[in-house]
Amino acid sequence: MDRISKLTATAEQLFDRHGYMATGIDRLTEAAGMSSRTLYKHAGSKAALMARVLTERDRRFMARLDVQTVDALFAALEDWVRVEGCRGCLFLRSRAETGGDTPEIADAVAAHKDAFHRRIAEVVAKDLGQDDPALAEQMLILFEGATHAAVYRGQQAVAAARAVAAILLESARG
Amino acid sequence: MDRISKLTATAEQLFDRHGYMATGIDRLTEAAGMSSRTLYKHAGSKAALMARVLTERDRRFMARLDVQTVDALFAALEDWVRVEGCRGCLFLRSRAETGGDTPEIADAVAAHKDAFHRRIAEVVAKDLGQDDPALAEQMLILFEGATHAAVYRGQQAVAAARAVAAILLESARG
DNA sequence: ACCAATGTAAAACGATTGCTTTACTTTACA
DNA sequence: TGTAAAGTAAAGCAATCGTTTTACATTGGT
Repeated sequence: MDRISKLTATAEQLFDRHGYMATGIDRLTEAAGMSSRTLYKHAGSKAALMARVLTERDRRFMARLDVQTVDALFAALEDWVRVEGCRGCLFLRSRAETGGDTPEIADAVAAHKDAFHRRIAEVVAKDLGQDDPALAEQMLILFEGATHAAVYRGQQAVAAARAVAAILLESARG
Repeated sequence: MDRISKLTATAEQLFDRHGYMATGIDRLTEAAGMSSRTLYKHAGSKAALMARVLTERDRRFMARLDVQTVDALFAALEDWVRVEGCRGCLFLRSRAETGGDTPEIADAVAAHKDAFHRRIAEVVAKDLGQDDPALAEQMLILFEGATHAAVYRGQQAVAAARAVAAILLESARG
């Protein structure tokens, strides 16, 4: 694992667990086992590092959502929550923490949410046999809802959202 | 309006718009039109101020959810989003920003989410004519989903969640 | 008229911020 | 073997953090 990957992975952990603003450079360098000089040479800035973290997370997250059915979408979220824990959506959180005023971060978030929305619409279309933007919107809401409710309601929130998704899909079919 | 109310209202605006960590004391005192001495005399600390903000917000938010039907629940959210904007749930955000390590904040968030969950269960029970914890969980997910999807999908997210809620309730009745 | 409460502005607290620099060591390859 | 790239530790940058203090002004009630 090269240094920049190590740094990105470490930063993702710390930003996710303690918050972007609350995580100082010192904590980052210590955890990643490198000097601040090396960190800045590779990352450019703290904001750019966060953007890199988000881009990498988007890649990993979207790879999990590479599925064929709506049910698999929520199954993937169950896996994600089990593996990565549930502290809310890091994308929305990092944008909120910076008030949307850090372009590198705001752009990475916008790109992710756009891709996320498109993916859900694709899966819904594939599963249903036709486009259904309204149903996709509902699935997106269930997904976001499960993600954030899971923070304080636990895993069962994802299972509940999954059940609703099945009802909606069945209803759209019939 | 007395000083502490003015301070609390100002702090809520700034924390919500720019984030808790990103909002410094100087910005707070300037916006509230008071010295830092007065701020600390009334608020105690920055974290205590945030806890006060959350408690006050809980009061205002829960007052809006004092309704009799599930549909009115989502209508109330539509109003809230229209009036207060949509930057996600300030409770979850502030806990995430502090990594859950600031007891005053974490406690205020836990208290709110507990009351929120209970309120939804109450309204569901009233509207349906009987308790239905599973349905309440689903409604909670829709509510959270609408709140967070609205950040990047806009008002329509709330309307979509409202439609799903109606379907679920009808389905539970039949 | 007085006193206690409550406010102010402004300086300073030590700690920490993101970031840069200096000086030195290790590594890899021709 | 020699050299260039890439790493390190550690000190230091000005700025800002949340917080406290100092010294003084303005109130309202007895």
